[in-house]
Amino acid sequence: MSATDVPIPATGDDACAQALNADLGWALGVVFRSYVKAANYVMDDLPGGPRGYQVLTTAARALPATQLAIAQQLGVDRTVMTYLLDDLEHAGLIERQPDPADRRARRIIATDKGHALVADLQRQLRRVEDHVLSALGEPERDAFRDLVRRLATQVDRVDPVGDPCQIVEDVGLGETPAPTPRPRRTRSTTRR
Amino acid sequence: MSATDVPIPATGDDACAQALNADLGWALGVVFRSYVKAANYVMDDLPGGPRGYQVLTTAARALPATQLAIAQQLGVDRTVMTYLLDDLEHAGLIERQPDPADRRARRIIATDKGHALVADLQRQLRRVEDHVLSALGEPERDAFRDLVRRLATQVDRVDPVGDPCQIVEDVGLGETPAPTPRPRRTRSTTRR
DNA sequence: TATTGTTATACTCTATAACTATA
DNA sequence: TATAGTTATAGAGTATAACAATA
Repeated sequence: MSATDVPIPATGDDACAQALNADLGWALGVVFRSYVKAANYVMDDLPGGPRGYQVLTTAARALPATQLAIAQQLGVDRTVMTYLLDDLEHAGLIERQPDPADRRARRIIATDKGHALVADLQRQLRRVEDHVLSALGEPERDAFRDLVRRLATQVDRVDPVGDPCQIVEDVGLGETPAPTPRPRRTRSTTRR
Repeated sequence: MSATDVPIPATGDDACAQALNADLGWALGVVFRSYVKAANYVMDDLPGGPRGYQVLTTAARALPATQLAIAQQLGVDRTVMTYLLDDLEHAGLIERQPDPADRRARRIIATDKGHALVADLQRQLRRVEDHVLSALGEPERDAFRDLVRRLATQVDRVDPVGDPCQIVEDVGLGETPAPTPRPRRTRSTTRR
């Protein structure tokens, strides 16, 4: 799924809208987008934005990984990884070094400048977190962090790739008679 | 956001990656995307996907609203609203009726079929919620719902439009010396 | 023949700017 | 002149396929 299809939140000032949208999806979306928006701003001058950040942090690890390894780990396409690394390399944040064991592959490593930037961005992100959670008191904040983390690790465990079919089918969709017949996977192409 | 800028999660099976990414942003992203993915699947045969659902639910309200009112409330562009409504109308879920008070405007109302579909989708979404929260016990689940909702309403209150500058500046970014000079708002256009 | 990385092409979604018909 | 809705055009981002070098 391209992130393009993330639903836009009803952040309207209409009280009625809030009441109607006061479900988990709406609340999760508002909080998440708030975080993403601030994170985007923090990473505004980093090539590739948030995704560039993830690549950079991966490159800043102890063991240098190949492009493909990073791509697969982050779930980005090989071809996109090329563009991302081009920009990061141009900015002097990472370097492509030949893999001594495989002359096809390149090992990605962060430069000193890259390491310094990662450290700085991580500090700023920690502040963004605090700001997003500012509505909660200290103990509740910790409780929330704990709950989200538990949910995330569970999701990541049972559904690492993210197969949507599984989720819905598990949930017992069959019990609800669908009013519309379901020719699955046939998104219409809205003209043009 | 276009959701284009939603960062891709590190859902890799590498334990090291999880440790490194075990921050709030990562966890929020995994949980949110899990929900979105399932929601997308549920709304696969609904024209416009999740956004079409939001339009449809708005149209299913008691008071019929104009296209522009719905667009502003949902934060979607006027022009996109046209396409969305075209598809929804084609599917027989909504109708465009002339506004008696203003011959330029159209009042959007849901058909019987539209109302039935909304009810069905809401049922399915409630199941998706339960599935996403299945890692938690009953009391913790309620606690999580409560915490997210409180965070969301607070964010929606202090930052309804979602100005990213505010969030970061509030947070006291100035204390951290930026290693890179900051020509703000100058996202590079990565060639092509 | 399969795989790593690169490049080129097409497609989707969105944003912007016109255009019409009303006000 | 301004507004509700529509249409057309251009741009950003992504996915797909083809390609070169190496295994």
